Parts: sequence; C-alpha cells; structure tokens
Amino acid sequence: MINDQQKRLARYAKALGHPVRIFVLQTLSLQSCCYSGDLTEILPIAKSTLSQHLKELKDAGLIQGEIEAPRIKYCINKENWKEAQLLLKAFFDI
Amino acid sequence: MINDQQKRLARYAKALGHPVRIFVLQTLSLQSCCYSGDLTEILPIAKSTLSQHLKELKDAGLIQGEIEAPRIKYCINKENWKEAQLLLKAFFDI
DNA sequence: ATATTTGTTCGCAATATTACGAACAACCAT
DNA sequence: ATGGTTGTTCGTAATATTGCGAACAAATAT
Repeated sequence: MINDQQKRLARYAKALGHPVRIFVLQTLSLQSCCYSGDLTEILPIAKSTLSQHLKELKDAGLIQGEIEAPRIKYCINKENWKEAQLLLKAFFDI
Repeated sequence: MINDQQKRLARYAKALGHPVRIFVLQTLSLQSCCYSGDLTEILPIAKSTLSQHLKELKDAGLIQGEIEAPRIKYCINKENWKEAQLLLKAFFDI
C-alpha cells in the first residue's frame, strides 16, 4: 500500500522534526563538520540529551560520526542528505 | 537560541514524519482535494486512526477541511504548504 | 598511576504518538 | 420518525520521545 519511498521520506522528515536537530544539521552543513562539545556549549540542553538527538540523526542516516579521540567529529552524511533532498523536492514539486 | 524559523520548519517536518501522512498529502496534492472516506477505502487503518492523522496535518497547518455534508472535503492549505516548501528549500540549499 | 576531557549509556520520569473499537453527532433519505 | 452515511471524539493500551543527572568508558595529560 505505502511504498518504500514514502517510508524513507517519512523517516527523514521525522528526523528533522525537532528544533534542536534542525539546528544541528544547519550547523553541520554550514561548517561541514563539528564536534559534539561545540554544540553543547551553544545549545541549552544537557549533553546526554544532545547525544540522543545526535543518535537520532545518525540512525536516520543524516549524519555520521568519526572518532578523533577523545572527541567525535560529526559530519553530514552527504549521500543520504542528497537522497532526503531529492525525495522532499519530488514531494513538493508534485 | 533557536529561532522561530527553525521551530516552524521542525513543526512541518514533524507533520511529514509518518508514512500515512505522506501518502495523504501526496494524494491531496495530486488531485487537489479529496474526502476522508476515499482515503479510508485505500488505507489499511481504522477510520479513527486516519482522523487523528488528518487532525495532525490540520494542526500543523498543512491541510484544511471544508464541510460538504455529510462528508468533509480535505484540501492542501496552499499558503502554509508554500511556506513549508520554502523553509525546506532554504534548509537544504544552505 | 592518577586525573582530566569527551561523549555515551543507564535509570528514571513525564509526555506524546500510534492504534483500535465503541459511542456519538450531524446530516440526508425514506 | 427511523435509518443510513460520514467522520469525530472517547476510552484504553502499547510504545516512543524528550529530558535530566549520575555512572561509565576511552583516550590523553600530568
């Protein structure tokens, strides 16, 4: 009934469905990458909460983390970012 | 910290974050309007569940309902649809 | 070895989401 | 008036989300 494209689009949209995650993605796409600590300094939430939001974005495939001990460098997952962009574009240009 | 645009974008994205709601919006934008009953016939969910999803989309401002007794005609809310489109476009074209 | 930095995981709580069936309200037709 | 159609609302249940602090793990620095 509901196809895979619709499910993937909904999955991406769900990941975008929180102000903090929008902010994180905007930050990442403006400066290509950043560290979790950079975000903790700016955002008025506990680091454990931020960690959950980052996990949410990771699970959705929109970002990826690279260990740069002792920190973790987060970047946009360009491939999936592109897919989300295309799915949303197709959706709105119906 | 987090501005109004980011909140509105997250609000729209959240509304798009379920396959059923994606399907409903696609249907509505392809045929401009439709009745709730049309969707109930196609979708494998209870009518009360569909009603909840429609309410969700209405609360987010993406659709609007017009009484055509005894049915209700649902249409895209073009103004807010446009806003969502522009916010998402700006977001991905960063 | 010990302490510091960085970020995740755990435990908990409050609230939201998703889903269903039954009951209800509004309107039309007979 | 009685019955049929349409869709919402209510009650309930299971699960997910959001958020915090404390505890933990991994690596570096002293």
